[in-house]
Amino acid sequence: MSDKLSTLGLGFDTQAAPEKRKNESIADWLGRQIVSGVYASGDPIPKEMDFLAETGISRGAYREALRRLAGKGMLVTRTRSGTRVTPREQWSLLDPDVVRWSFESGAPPDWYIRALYEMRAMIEPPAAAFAAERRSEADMQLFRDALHAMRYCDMTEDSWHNADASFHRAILISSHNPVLLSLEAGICAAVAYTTAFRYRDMPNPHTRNPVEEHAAVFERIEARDPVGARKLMTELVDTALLDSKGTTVFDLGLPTLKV
Amino acid sequence: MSDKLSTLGLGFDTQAAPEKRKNESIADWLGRQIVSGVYASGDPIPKEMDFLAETGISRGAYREALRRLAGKGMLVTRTRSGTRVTPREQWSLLDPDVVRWSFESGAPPDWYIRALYEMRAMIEPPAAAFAAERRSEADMQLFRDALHAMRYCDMTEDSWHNADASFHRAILISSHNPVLLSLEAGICAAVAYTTAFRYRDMPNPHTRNPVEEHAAVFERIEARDPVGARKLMTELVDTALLDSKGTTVFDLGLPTLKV
DNA sequence: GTGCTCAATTTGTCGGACATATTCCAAGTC
DNA sequence: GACTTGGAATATGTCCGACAAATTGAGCAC
Repeated sequence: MSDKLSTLGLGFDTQAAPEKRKNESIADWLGRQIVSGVYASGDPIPKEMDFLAETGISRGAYREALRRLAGKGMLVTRTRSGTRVTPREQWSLLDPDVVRWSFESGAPPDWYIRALYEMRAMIEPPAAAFAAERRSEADMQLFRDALHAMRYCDMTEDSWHNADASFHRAILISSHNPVLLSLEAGICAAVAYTTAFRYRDMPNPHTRNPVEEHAAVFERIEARDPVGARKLMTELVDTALLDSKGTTVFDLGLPTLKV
Repeated sequence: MSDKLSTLGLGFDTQAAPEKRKNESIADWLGRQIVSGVYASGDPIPKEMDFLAETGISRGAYREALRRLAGKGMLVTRTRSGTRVTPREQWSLLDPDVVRWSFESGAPPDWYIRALYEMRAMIEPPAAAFAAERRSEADMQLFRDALHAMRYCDMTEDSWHNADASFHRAILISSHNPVLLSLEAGICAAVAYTTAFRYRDMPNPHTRNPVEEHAAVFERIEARDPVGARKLMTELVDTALLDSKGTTVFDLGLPTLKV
């Protein structure tokens, strides 16, 4: 895959809080440090006394931040030995914070983007099918709002990404499967990255209107047609990584994903 | 779905640590309390001073435990207002701890089991296809070890579940997609529950030999045949919820899942 | 009833002290 | 010399007490 993908700006709304609490902002800062590779797998992070001396932060606040990250499987602490970063495979790679840190740090690793995209390609088509079967009227309103936002957004990155994320979140909500909904952060990150890549120099003759593609999925869900919804969502996913010239950006092994 | 599913004993190895650290064991205890429904969504959990008075635990250890759970999205704290349980949809439902707590508590909600199973059904077939394309020699040894353990296990629940989980973990590892691997806890829990249900009164004429079914998938992966691996894994997943009489335990909406 | 002030309460942070576990080194033993 | 043993050094784990900050809610003025 081109390394372009990992340097492309993202900028979708990550609802970053003002961060009033210290232990929270320390966890946030340290999380970014770790995610961005400052501390590699197995590396020790600053000793409590060192950190305390350098920053003036109290030991308690620092320790609470460490526990936050430990809960995500990012750290292991051993008495006397220190606190070390766990191998990335053991993290909660779909944890909203981990996703946010990774993408806000500017350059998430290519393997991570690709892995999220593959996961999205597995999840969204059947999720759309479930949505077609289980959707409520309230769910449909979510789709209408998202499509409205897509149609009338000012086409800046942020407003588009927010509308796009709302649509895909609506898919997950309508599937009425809370586990799928917990994948939202990872799926929306993959969606934002790939659609940013796909549509960034629209219009061109090789990609259809993104709004209409989404509307088509919506229409099948509204019609309670799971097979159709799945098919259209599969097309949306499969074609997402064609660039502006219609060539494949990276090969997802389509024979294994196409239905 | 029958509520039998949620009362069926599980007993697969959850590698629960001895838990020497207090903040860890408090987090564990509190996590189970929340997961098992003692504190419902929006409910306040014990105030720090109350908990301190009742248990004799220091405030710091309790707070570190709270941070651990807050990192999983299970709690929100507000000054003066107290600490409350977040709506379950906002948790990391695939976090290894959440999965472990839910299934060790004996009676995970039916919707959770079903949601995990649906997720598994979406992930494992394409994951097997990726495994067929990307497997290394070291990966194949994982499969051989798992199959060996399945063949010669003493058919107690634990040994079977461990061997079964090893096989499915090998699928995820061989897919060489770390994000899929991070779903391991949820997938293995679903696998253990469903296979426990499926095979618990083997042998019967309606289910094939479980070892041979797994071996068939292994054989397609070894042959680097993604289409075949996906097909066999789909069959393994689709049939997993037939009971001993061959009737469907609950309808997964197969038209939307079948390829 | 509305809006304001102020006190009570609960979490957030800080500092210091000691407990516990592990590493490391040095002395002792075979 | 290689190994074992024991103690010192050190980093994390826990506890305690105090104060800061923020929100709630009651009481008051209008």
